[in-house]
Amino acid sequence: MPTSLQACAAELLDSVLLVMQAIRVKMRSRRTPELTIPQFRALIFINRLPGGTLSELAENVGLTNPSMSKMIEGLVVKGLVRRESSARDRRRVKLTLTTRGLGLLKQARQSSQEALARRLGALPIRERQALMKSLRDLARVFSLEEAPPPARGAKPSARPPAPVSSRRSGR
Amino acid sequence: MPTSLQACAAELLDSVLLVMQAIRVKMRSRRTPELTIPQFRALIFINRLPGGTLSELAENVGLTNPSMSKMIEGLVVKGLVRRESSARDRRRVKLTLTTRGLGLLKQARQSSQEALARRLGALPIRERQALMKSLRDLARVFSLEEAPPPARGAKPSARPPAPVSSRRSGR
DNA sequence: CCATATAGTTTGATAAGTTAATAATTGGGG
DNA sequence: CCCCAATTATTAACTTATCAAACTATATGG
Repeated sequence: MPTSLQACAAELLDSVLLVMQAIRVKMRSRRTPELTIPQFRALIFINRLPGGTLSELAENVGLTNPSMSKMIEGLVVKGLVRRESSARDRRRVKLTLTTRGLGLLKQARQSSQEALARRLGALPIRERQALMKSLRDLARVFSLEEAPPPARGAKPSARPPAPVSSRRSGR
Repeated sequence: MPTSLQACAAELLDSVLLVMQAIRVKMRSRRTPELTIPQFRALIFINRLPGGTLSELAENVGLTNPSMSKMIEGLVVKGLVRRESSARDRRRVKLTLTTRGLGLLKQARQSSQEALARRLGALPIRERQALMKSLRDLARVFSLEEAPPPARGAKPSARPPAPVSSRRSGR
């Protein structure tokens, strides 16, 4: 029976698609959606790796550089993202969130989170705790980088500080 | 301490975004992606509710009817979807998957699933089983419909047969 | 039988995506 | 030191996707 792993993957796929849809519905529900899902993902990335470059972001979100350049332009105009050229290599562009961008990200997160919380409320606390534990395992397994040959020197870039990440606006 | 639920929702949000990205990466990885994510979602919906109408599908995927109409047109041309007018109400369009559409859906599922399975392999079997259990709970909670006033008559549409759903090409 | 409502498509405008070309910068030999 | 290939991001030109509004066809109720 080689399928235990497959079965688990299947279950995961179904669940993720379901939950993802709930998130989409929620984000659409605003009268004028302030953030599309790709934009949301961009803000998340920038928040997680402040000072990251446009190419990295494009790669992560799955757009070409020109598209991402355009998108960033929009976000800069809206005052959500700061774009400054790197001192070390002036071809590069360093992206960071503005205060407003961070605020909007938090708000979007909060909003999605509430929608999920409402559904999760239907789960007995016992099972919710088990779920939480499993989700942590899941996140750990899926946040492993794709074996980037670490090379020698410089910064290992293995810095997973998620300034907003999970916790509430906890102080 | 009102946050247990919130914390769980936060964890869920993070995890889902992570896993979703893995799925996107996988789907993009093909030389010529045969299916975009919205298309994938459309096929999933049609597979789950064969004979469903265009409006229902549009609602589910989060597009307007015109957009969905066009997308379906494309899928029909590609021979993945069959579109026939309902006998009872000829304004309605009934959507079903062709054999080819079903095949492609299975293949896309399989492909995504494999990518997930690879990651899940890093999880000790003990925790994988716990995860599986929790995912089932999760799917149950999130597949509850949003209390649509059922109105009188017709079919209750409460038929959740997932012809492809999880299992492998079992048998 | 007409009025009104509903389901889907067509149309025209706009936004978002792509590839190819361009500009700016870096770094490595002659 | 200087040129030249490589890189990073942006601009340009074009294609595709999406939406709102108008339109077609069908259903339903008075």
